[in-house]
Amino acid sequence: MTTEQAFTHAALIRQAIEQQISSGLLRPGHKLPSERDLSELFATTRITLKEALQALEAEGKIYREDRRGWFVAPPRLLYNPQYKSHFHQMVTAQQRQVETAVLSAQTVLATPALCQELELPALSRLHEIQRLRRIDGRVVLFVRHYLKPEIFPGILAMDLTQSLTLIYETHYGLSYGRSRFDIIPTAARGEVAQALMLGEGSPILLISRVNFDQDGRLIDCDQEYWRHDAIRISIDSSLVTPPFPLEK
Amino acid sequence: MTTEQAFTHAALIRQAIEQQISSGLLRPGHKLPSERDLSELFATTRITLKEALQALEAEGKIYREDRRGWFVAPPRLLYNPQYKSHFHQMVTAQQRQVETAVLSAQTVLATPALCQELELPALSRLHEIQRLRRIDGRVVLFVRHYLKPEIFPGILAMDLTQSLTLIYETHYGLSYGRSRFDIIPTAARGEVAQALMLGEGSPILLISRVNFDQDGRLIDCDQEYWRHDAIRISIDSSLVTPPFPLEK
DNA sequence: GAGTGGTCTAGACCACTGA
DNA sequence: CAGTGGTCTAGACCACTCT
Repeated sequence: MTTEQAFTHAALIRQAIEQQISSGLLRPGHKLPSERDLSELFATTRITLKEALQALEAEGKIYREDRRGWFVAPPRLLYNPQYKSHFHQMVTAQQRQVETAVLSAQTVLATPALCQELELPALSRLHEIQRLRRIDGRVVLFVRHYLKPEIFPGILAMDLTQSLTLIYETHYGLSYGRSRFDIIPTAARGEVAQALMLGEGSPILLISRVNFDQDGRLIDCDQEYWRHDAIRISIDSSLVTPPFPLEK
Repeated sequence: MTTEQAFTHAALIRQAIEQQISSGLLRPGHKLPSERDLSELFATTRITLKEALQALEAEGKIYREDRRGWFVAPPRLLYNPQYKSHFHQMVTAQQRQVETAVLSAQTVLATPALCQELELPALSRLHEIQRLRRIDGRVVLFVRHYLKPEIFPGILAMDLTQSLTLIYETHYGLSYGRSRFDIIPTAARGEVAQALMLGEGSPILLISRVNFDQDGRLIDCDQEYWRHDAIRISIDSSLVTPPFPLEK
């Protein structure tokens, strides 16, 4: 009753693979055999096998790269969004390797949703910076930054593979003070799915932030699309009385 | 290039259903036709149809209850884990209906993981309270609380359908001060899957908290298993300098 | 008891990856 | 170019829900 019963074929396959992983026979990053080989090994069809793999994927034990196959998942990165740290340092503090690639950097027309989020008038312009982060060589994060152009003149011409936090400090004398962030489990689509090497509709974690500087001025926002299996968010917080009425 | 191209059969089906929902023809809570009917409607097989439905599910647009069918998803609940509020009030403040059911309340032997989390010696005992929350009639949250028995004598005999926060205050003079919480996208298994009416391996969001009282004493912890499509976590926080070294 | 979703079989073709 | 994953077909049986 406490331990789980699993009689379906797919569940048995899942457990078998799970044990191979937890026993250490399959190590993080290891590629699993092809779906055809595995389905033959477990005497089943690819569809049934796929179901087992998808359950392990949802749990974060294995992951898939679009059209490349299945791999054993590395441990999750610990991520505290309250730290005003440079991403690079957060990762290296966990003995992991990090790379950043700039996908695009341009000035765009703010969408209605962005205007609202950033408290802008209609038809405003924003700097958009799209970047991709790898940890230990694996793509885990696609980020879209939107900066207020009047606060960050000329930033698009700089080397944007380095930490934005660092550029803010050294070139503009700004540092983050406060943030509001939303965390939403959703699915990857289009550009996001492609960048993260995910199939359309794969579950991901979206962290949407609005950031204020040390003087409480709204300066930028970003949308972080994480592979759902790549992180564990950890937050330490004193609790506050909510703004809505608390009657007994 | 900006809008998504979708040529697979499954993607076309997804879009069609998506439009029916966003147009308001299918309202939250509405049950979709049977998979057989839908697959006939779209001139495809159940497997292909299912793929379309699963993508919409991952995105949180529709949801499934095990063996009952597919439904249009209601809007996500806004959830701020920093609020020391009674769950009931947080939900009603958003004009939603809430119900709480107690699944079990007993004293159990603390698992090794729990001993570590709660800084307990080996072979400690804990009060375990398992509850299920519904919003607007829909099961969205399964919670396991673990309380230190010496701090909460006799609590298991009380009416546990009401707010624990309230019981803490009125019967024990305690209120929450600080919390540490981890947020982990993972998959439902066994008891959790059953309670949430999910299939084995469905993606869920686990929020694991450790709570301290107003004097900084560790008093309890809980594991909240949320339907991934039921919430949007919203946190407002001042940013802090991380504990690990920040060299340039 | 009818209908539904859960599970599974046994194939197939295409587009892409990687050698 | 061989092999792989992505996608799809056309069925089937069982266990469960709901009326």
